[in-house]
Order: sequence, then structure tokens, then C-alpha cells
Amino acid sequence: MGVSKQQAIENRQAIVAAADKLFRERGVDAVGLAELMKAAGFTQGGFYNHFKSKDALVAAVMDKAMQDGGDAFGSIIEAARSADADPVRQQIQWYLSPEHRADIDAGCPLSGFVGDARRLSEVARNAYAEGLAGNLERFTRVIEETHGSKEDSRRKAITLFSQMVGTLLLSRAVADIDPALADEILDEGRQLLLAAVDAQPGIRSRRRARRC
Amino acid sequence: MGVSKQQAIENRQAIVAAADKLFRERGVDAVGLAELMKAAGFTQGGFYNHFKSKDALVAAVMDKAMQDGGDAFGSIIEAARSADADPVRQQIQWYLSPEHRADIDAGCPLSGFVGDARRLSEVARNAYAEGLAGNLERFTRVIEETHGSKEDSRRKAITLFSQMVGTLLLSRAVADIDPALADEILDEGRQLLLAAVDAQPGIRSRRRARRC
DNA sequence: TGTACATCAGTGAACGCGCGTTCACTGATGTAC
DNA sequence: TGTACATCAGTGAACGCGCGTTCACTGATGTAC
Repeated sequence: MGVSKQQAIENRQAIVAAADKLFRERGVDAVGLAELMKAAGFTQGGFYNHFKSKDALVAAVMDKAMQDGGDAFGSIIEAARSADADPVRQQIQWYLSPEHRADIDAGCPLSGFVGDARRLSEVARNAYAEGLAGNLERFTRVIEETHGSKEDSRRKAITLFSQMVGTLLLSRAVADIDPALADEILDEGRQLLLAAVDAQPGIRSRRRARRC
Repeated sequence: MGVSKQQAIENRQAIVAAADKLFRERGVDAVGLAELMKAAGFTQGGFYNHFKSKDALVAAVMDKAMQDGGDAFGSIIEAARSADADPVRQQIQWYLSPEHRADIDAGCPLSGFVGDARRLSEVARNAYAEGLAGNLERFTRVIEETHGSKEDSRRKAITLFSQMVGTLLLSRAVADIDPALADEILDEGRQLLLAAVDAQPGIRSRRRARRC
């Protein structure tokens, strides 16, 4: 129809955003391009003005999701710091909240795509792996700063994140069929991890210091 | 072709077994009935002699996978008991082994289907939820027996299983792209959980008792 | 600044293909007598 | 026990449908002069 370059860029982003949401909700295979383009506000033929193939879109979605995930992580850490709260505690609180469990569309992409990652194209799997590696590095840095235990902060980041992912996924998997079990999983997981963080020397000393 | 009733039952089981394997490897949507029937050794038309629809097959696969998963769990517990080893330790060792990570086909179905569970039919989701509930009950009983801490054995079962699932899934998701990271996740997770189990009073006293 | 034209995002119909499902048919199994 | 026949799992072609992808066309944008 004739569209400015700026508008074309925004339209491409709209397609990626619609795909991100639909792919997480229903799975990549279950979402057709016609439906996807309609959701983004276009007709299906225009898809190939922006992407070489559906696979290329999947890769773009994965890139964008990983970047958004990193941004969300950063925001929570920032917010915790300005509120003088423990960033690791805040991260656990958010990750294992009923709100995050329900928000598959915009929640952590590492959980959202963990089941599909293996089956996607190599480019998309690369984006996932880099997203995970980056997230673990960021998490390691935060733990190192707030807990002061330099030597095993990476170990803690890896195990803590794995625990959060497992808890969230199992809770999500049964959330609609057995909400009581889903809540139990989420609550027990959150309490355990918060208790473990509170038991860390770095954290405890910091919280005590503020109270005195 | 004319087939005995016994043979027909075995053929149905062959279809379910082939579907179980293919669905886990490539996802339910990505596997067509023609391909599936061929993998089971039949032509596609025969499918509807056994199942009302593809959805019905998915539900049957989920039922079977959950039963197999329960059986596998029981075998490991049995083997540990006859070897006078700690069943919980053995369970962690197996669950977070490179072998189980690679064995998606016959591994734990709760991990294998966790990403897809939300998107399947209600019958299949029910089977998944019941499988998870049953597994947690079995695990709770084992922990209660071997660790002797009755009041919080369920809590421990839930959190321990969530941790194993998260570790396995993240490790699997990046196993082919970033094997070093995948191994790091698996190893750190296993070490953490084994250390946590060793710190349990029930376990420690039992192992000490045997050594004296 | 104004005019002429190339660019290219968007349209919507069409393509071949593989999907889930249906169907008429086959023929050994299993039952009735 | 032997014969006649109903059953029903398996075959393979066919169905309509929606998929990913291609295409000719449109027309405002953006550029060249």
C-alpha cells in the first residue's frame, strides 16, 4: 500500500511481537502464518517482505524474546537496588509468583521456550543457548555483588535458576487441571529458595545491618 | 488382513509406543499419522481401527507414558533397596545423569512432556496432572521411609522433584549447542541435591549405622 | 521547489503439499450350528 | 469335528482443508533531476 521506512520497521516488530505471544501460547507448529499476520494486523502475503521463511521468523522471535528477558531481569535488579532490597530475593519473588506463572506471553523466555528449544532450527537454538548463558552470567554477577561469596556465585546462580525454572514449569503444567497442586508446587519452591537465600551470610549480614 | 484379537492388542500397543517416542522427540504437531503408522509398521488407514482421533491417541500415549514413568521410578527404588543404598540418592543420580538427559524417548515423561502439557487436550492434561500427583505421592512415601521426617517429607518431595526437572530441562535444552554449559548445569544440580540429601538426618544416621 | 519515476511494503489469490480423516475393500479370525 | 458365515484389523486410495510459500499487482514513499 505504500508505507514509510519507519512504518515498515514498526510493522516488522509488530509481526515479531504477535509471533512471540502466539508461539509461546500454542507452540510454533500450531500457529499458521495467515493467522499470525492477521493477529499483527496484516494479510498473509506481506510476511515474505520481512522474513525469508517461517524459520527465520522463529529465530527473530527467539532473539527478541531473549533480549526482552534480559531487560526484564535488569529492571527487577534495578528496582530492588533503588528500594535497597535484596535483588536475589526480589528475583525469586517475581519468578515464582502466580502472576509470572500466568504471564506466559511476556514472562521469562527461558521457561517459555524450554520445551520447544530442542526442536527448533539451529539458529533459534543458538539464540536460546546464548540467552541462557547470558542470563546465568548476569545472575552470577548479582549474586557475587550482593552475597560477597565470589568463588561459588556461579554455582549458586546455576542451581538457583534451575530450581526456579523447574518449579515454574511444573506449576504451569498443571495450573488449569489441578490448581491446588500448582499452587503447592509454586509456594513450596518459593519458600525453600527464599529460605536458602536468607541463610546466605552475605544477605543476612546486609539485612541485619539495615535493621540496626 | 485378518488378525487375531491378541495380535490386534499388540498392534495397538506398537502404535502407542511409536507415538510416545516420536511425540517426545519432535512434538505432537510435527508428527503426522501416516509417518507414525509407518513407524509402527502399518499403513495409515488402520489407525482409526484403534483410535477415534489423533487426540485420543495423545491421551493414550500420555496414560502409557505416565504408567511407564511410575514403573521406572519403582524399579529404581526397588534396586536401591535390595542393594541397601539410599533410594533418594539413587533417584537423583539417575535423574541427573547424562544417560537420562540423552534418553528423551524413555526418560521421565513429566520432564519429556512438561513443555507440551499445557497445550494438549483436556484428557491428556488430566493424565499429565494425575501422573505428576502420583509421582509426588510416591516420592513423598520414599522420603518419609528413608529419612524418617514425616511432617515435611511432602515438602521435600515437591521441591526436590522440581529442582531435578528444572536442571534436566535446562541441560537438555542446550545439550547440542553448548555441551559444556549443559554438563555444568547437570553436574552442579546433581552435586547440590546429593549434598542436600546427605545433610538430612535420616539419611546420615542410616549410612553411619551401616558403616559401624 | 516541482515533476517523473523507481522502490518496495502490503494485498489477496493461487500454488503444491501433507495433514487428519473417511471409505470400500480384503481376508484371516473366531463363532454358530 | 467340520462347514458356513459374521467380524473386524489392515490396506491404500481418496476427501477437504489449511499449511508455507509464490506471484502479479497496487500505490504511497522517497529519490533524481
